[in-house]
Amino acid sequence: MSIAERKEREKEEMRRNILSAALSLFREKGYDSVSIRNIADAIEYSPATIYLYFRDKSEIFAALQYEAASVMRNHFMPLLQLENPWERLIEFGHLYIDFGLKHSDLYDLIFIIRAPMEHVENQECWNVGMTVHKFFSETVQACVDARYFKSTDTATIAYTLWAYVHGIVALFVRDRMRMYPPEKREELARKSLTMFTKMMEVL
Amino acid sequence: MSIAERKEREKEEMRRNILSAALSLFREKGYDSVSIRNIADAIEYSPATIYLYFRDKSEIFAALQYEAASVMRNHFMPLLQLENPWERLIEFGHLYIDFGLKHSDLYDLIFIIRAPMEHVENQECWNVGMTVHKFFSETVQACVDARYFKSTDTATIAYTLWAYVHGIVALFVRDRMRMYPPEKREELARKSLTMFTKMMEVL
DNA sequence: AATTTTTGTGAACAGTGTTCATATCCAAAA
DNA sequence: TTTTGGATATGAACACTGTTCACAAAAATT
Repeated sequence: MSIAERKEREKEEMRRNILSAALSLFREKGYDSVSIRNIADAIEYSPATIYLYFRDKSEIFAALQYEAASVMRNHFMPLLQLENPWERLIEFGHLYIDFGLKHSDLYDLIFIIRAPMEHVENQECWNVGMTVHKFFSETVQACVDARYFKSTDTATIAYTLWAYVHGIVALFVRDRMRMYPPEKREELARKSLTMFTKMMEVL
Repeated sequence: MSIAERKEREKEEMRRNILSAALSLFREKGYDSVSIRNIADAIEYSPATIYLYFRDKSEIFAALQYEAASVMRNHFMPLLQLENPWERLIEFGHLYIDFGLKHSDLYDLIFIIRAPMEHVENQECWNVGMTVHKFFSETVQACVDARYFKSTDTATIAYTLWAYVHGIVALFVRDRMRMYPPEKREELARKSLTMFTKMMEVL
């Protein structure tokens, strides 16, 4: 049974090969302007070969989106150490913005890019991205339960906080902070977060 | 001199013809997947003709972006009636979200799409989009001057408020609110805004 | 009426995603 | 060891893309 296993392993290697080439090309040139032929060139295979491992270009995209979501989930792992829900929520904000500024391309992949949602698999991968939001909601719920907020409208609170951090990252990722000098942008984002944290205390 | 004027007028008509065809195609099929040939077909001219009026596809994009920014500016005109800066700021938030939800495609054009910034002209059109932010900042400054905020850090306040409303609209526009039922999304956005407005009172 | 300028176009070039018949390879069966 | 069968890889093709350019038609100027 070793030959079949090796075959399986080789197949998986090839998939990874394609995906890593695709990702690095995407980082360089942007998602839209990288072609199947570019990826094929990078891995030194024929364009047609790629279609043996992925149904079409959007499936490559979906696979990368899935991986990006995994990276983001891992980024939030340290939160599990924090018992206090309020601390967890505050740290969540910091980690969220950290991730967005550091891995702009992955964030874009998950939360900004107009995803080609043709495949059923995408539904699944979208759910992975949504895990973040779910974790967010749960933390807010814990804060509500522990009376850290006056309001009990968990849904609206979670959405409001999420919209804010998303706004911060989205403006950064899509280069809409030109009115601020490049070296000040990150600082401004963090200053804003502490300001927002203070604002949260009235909730 | 009447002939030259007429020529100029016809040239302008043709530009408008191209732009309106492009915009309506963009609304239908998305910006990336509409081709010059599609636009040419729509206006019943040869693809090559379009290049007599626009240097390339991205210039058509830039022109539309410019127009979108104008529409948005007009959307905010009622604000000029409001003397009180705090009222103006609150109404700004409502109008911002109104615009984002109603004209999602235009908002996308201005604040989300990865703009092809090759041309110098884009700098100009970007400035138009930035006008909104400038107006925003000025209103915040007026509020600071009138002691509506405890804080005097105008830049950070303006950025924080802007990030929030952008976050709200961006999540909506790019379809990242799937966890909320479609008919509840607008309501949630508005509820969140009133929540955020309350939060602003601690600033 | 002849000439110049403006406006429009078909054909072409190099690129794209995708498909498919064909060729190559390699493990298992004869 | 040779033959067979199934997986893997590919060149060529199809219909598309943005863009250019030599050329034609039309309109304005001389």
